[in-house]
Amino acid sequence: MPITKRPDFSDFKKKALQNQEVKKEYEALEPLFKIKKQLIVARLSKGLTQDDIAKKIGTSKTNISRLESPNNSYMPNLATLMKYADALGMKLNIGLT
Amino acid sequence: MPITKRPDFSDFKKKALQNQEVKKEYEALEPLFKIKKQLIVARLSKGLTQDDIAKKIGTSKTNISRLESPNNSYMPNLATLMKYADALGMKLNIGLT
DNA sequence: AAATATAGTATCATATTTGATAACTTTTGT
DNA sequence: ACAAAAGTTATCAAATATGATACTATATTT
Repeated sequence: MPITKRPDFSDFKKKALQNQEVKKEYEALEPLFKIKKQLIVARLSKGLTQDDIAKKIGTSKTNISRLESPNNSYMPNLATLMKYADALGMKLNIGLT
Repeated sequence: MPITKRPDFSDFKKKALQNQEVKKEYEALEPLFKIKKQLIVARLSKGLTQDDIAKKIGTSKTNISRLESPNNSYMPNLATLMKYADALGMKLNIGLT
């Protein structure tokens, strides 16, 4: 029966800090993840593939995949987002709250 | 008394086309101009200068001026807009309509 | 099971945006 | 009238996003 180290307060604190940092980082990027999700939802609800969007915009599906992916933190510019919205027959709406 | 050329239909058509192109171009960039205006309005309503914002973000006022200006068509990325919103103590809100 | 469609990742070239700075103009305060 | 503050424009370097392509993984169809 191996002897395991008993977790102490410093371990708990360290872990809590990491979670807070991850959470803070995620929250800082919330607008990015939000619009990515909306693009995907809209595309799927219209029954379109990434390739369909790519063709309408005049780019490659791989670039659409990159744009949609939450697994990177490229910060798309407005032109890119506006083109995608246009390809959906929709409009980009940006504001401050 | 100088003789002036009488406008004919082709002149009218040409002018109308130019106006439509200008209008179309403006409309295409509407989301850009809209957020620029909102940033300016919010900044002024909080009594902040471009330099105040620049300091909070960690850039120069000239870059803020460029960002705010409707006299260019640079397409800011989300990081830039999010930083400005944060400097205002506000949040960027992006969606599709 | 094989073929096809769809989506995802990596890489490098190219284009675009932001950083940094100087010079200038306009506005505001005294 | 003058100085300071605020804003604008231009330029070039650095950073970052997009274009273009090859390849892989996953899902769907045959």
